[in-house]
Amino acid sequence: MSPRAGLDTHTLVLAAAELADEQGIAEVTLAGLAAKLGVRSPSLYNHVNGLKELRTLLAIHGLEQLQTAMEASIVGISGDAAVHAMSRAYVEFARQHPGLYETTLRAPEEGNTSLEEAGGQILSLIINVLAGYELGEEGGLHAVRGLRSILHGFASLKNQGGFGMPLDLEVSLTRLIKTFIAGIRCMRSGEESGKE
Amino acid sequence: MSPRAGLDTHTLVLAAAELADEQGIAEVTLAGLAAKLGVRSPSLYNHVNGLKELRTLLAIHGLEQLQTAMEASIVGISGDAAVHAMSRAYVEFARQHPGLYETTLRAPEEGNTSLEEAGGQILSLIINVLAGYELGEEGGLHAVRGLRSILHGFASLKNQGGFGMPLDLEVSLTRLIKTFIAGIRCMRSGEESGKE
DNA sequence: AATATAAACTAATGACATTAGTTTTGCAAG
DNA sequence: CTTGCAAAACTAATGTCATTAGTTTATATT
Repeated sequence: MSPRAGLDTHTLVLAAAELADEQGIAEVTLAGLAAKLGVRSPSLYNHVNGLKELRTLLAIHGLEQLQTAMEASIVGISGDAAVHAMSRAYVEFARQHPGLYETTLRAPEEGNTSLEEAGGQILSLIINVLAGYELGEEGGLHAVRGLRSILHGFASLKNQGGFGMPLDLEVSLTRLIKTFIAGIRCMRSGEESGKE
Repeated sequence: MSPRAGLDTHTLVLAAAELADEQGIAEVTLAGLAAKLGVRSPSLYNHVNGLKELRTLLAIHGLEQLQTAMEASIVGISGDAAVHAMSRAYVEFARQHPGLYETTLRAPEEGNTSLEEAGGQILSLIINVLAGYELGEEGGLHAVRGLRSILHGFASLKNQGGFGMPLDLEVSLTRLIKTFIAGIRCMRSGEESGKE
């Protein structure tokens, strides 16, 4: 069906992901990728529409992998335990795939359906795991933003070496999630008319 | 003291910061900067040791500006109000200076004293503002990590357009900080022997 | 006014991305 | 088995950058 059957788009994306994780996101170049695949860089244009599209595909791939990891982490669990498990999975994914995770957050294209969908699925996952706290329509969405901020901020700072202090990182994350959950509970019990 | 007195390092950094904020971090190139300054790119090497050093200087400048904004936001305030004010200032700085803020988090050089110092000062600021909660040595440091994660995560996602939902962003941040503070209080009152 | 020096310049090299146009090869149809 | 086509890979070429080397020029100090 295809001559010299060597490469296809998926192979490119996988190789690019390796490059991103091992060498850093700045080393994801068509030249470097071609070298890794034993091919000249113009050949890559048969499978991908330039560097920009490669980055978008990488972002989608990363989001899908992240989603898979998050889903797997919460099978059979619910409540606080699920929030903790999902949080650990998120941060652990970012640690194992620093480059891929980083591409995930750079939105290179507006209006890319696949990309938005992949992001939306992760959003749904977080919404579900927080659904048990009965925060209401609006409150739930604010809480989702909160948890996303926590997870991304922690993972990002950790990956960039932003936490200099000699203190166990796992403990820090566990405490942060505990604090978040406790805060949700306390705020709710302290509410009167739902205002503020 | 200097011939053709046009440029100096500080001018370069300021112009690069403008470029970063207006055009995005990817457009911070020596070629672009030189064009903006009406000069040929090799001339920049008289003031800066290449693109990498420019990025480092940009990061330091950004951290200093951020620190100034955070400090200004809490003069005369303390307690919860200070945490809220500082958080707003942080996120607002990131909004006003998206490119500069982004450079801040990319640690391009290991062991750069000025860079580490600038980061350390922000850390101290956060430590101080959380000091009133009497979290103890270790607990305080975990809390600092937590707040940093929240602030960076929120600012970063907001800047990247990561929050798609049509929901007031200021409310989201205020709630998140409230939740964090409430969580800290609740966790503390629920403690027995200080374990876990 | 003369000079030393720092700043700016031109020229050149090498890494990329990207485009155009050519060659090759695997598969399918005769 | 051969022949042809389409996709994949190639070479060649262009343009943008960063960076280095070496030259020119302006100005501050003498």
